[in-house]
Amino acid sequence: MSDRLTRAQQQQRTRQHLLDAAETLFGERGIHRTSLDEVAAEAGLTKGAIYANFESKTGLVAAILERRLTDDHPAYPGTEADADISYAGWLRHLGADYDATLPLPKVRRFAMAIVEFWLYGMRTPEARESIAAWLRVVRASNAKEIVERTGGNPPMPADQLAALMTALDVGVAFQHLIDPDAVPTEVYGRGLRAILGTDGPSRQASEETADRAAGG
Amino acid sequence: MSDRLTRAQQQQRTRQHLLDAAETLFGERGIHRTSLDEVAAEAGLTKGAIYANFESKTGLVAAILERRLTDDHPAYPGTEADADISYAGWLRHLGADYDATLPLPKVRRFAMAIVEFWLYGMRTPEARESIAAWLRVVRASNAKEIVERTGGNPPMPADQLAALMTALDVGVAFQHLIDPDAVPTEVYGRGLRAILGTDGPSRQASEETADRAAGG
DNA sequence: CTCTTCACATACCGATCAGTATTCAGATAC
DNA sequence: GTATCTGAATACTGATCGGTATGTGAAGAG
Repeated sequence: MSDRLTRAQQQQRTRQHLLDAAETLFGERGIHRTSLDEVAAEAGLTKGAIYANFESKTGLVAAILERRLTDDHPAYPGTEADADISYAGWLRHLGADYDATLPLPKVRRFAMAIVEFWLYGMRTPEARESIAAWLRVVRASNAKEIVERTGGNPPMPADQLAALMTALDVGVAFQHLIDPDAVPTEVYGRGLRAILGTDGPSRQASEETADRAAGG
Repeated sequence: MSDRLTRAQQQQRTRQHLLDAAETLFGERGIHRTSLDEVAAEAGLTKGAIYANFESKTGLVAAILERRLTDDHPAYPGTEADADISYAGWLRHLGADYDATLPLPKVRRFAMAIVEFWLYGMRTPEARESIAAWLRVVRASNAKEIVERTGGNPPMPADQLAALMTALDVGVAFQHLIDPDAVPTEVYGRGLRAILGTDGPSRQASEETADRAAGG
């Protein structure tokens, strides 16, 4: 096992716990409906720990966003073990196997956190760039996948396709999470194929095409 | 002009003013960050008027959603004169001429209100159905437009296409509003055409296709 | 004109919460 | 071992807000 943690290491750990707790609760109940006492309690600490690590509640939110920019840690806080999907690819799983691989409550919670942060960014000029930057990272990741799926010749500039792909991610999730029966997850896959203009080359397309032929 | 208002008429008018004010402020600042005193003040009234017309703050939110279901009044409160776009078709304008016809601040405010209500519905079981129902109305409207645009034979079941169209609405707006330069509004039109699989028949398509050919 | 009713205004209460001043305990330095 | 430093705990404050109890003035009934 590891040696006794140094003071700095200990504080880093505390900071991460607070960020995890805050991100979870902010998504779950909303930023304004979540008190700092609740955040601290969720992390097994008290409010003093928050003010020792962050300047204010707003600073805490900003720190969450900033942490997400690095994108080098698991998407769903508190589940280091069983979910190593990066943020950049989270919603993509709506299209295929997310039911099987990701527990719905976590997808739900994460989507709500993103939306909460989006609203926060729309209202807080200083925070806007953080979310904008995060979305750029998502699009860049999507663009990469697009190149893979289309074998290098996409039917549209890759950045625009990436924006559309991200739009489908967000838009389908938006509808599916509030009304799962009316908008099933398969819709995402359909839209993706329609936009990429490719029913052939991708590995999932053949499988799902058969599915569609069978299911009607 | 009209005669002196009866008591019931007067109260209806008050109720509508309160709903308009609440919808505006809830979108602008968020539900939890907006106090009932602020809502009342925005309507030129006091908190007493709110509790004379609604059961609670939650009841006020529910009433806003319910009013939206009828969809028989202008989309942007306070602008009866210059904007008669119905809610059901609001974001569609992102694809074409919304810059010209709709003032951005109002689109912004409305989008934020919708997102705010979505979050509210995700967290409040009693309110969930209201937003789900509203989204169904939007999809139904989109389905109707799809039939028009494709001349009666869509490349996919109309309900799925409508869901995709709505997803593009929401998803493009989500990105555009937070980062206008990175995701311009034209993206929506492109996605729409890709999904509908029709560059020909629609009235806008020809115009925009020429645009694309010219612009690269 | 008088009485009743009720939509809304006013004043207030209890609860909640962000932020702060202070204390405490354990890690680090010597 | 002792002193120091500091991250976190604790206790508190001022402000805010949802909700309520009560007052008031105008509309409606007779």
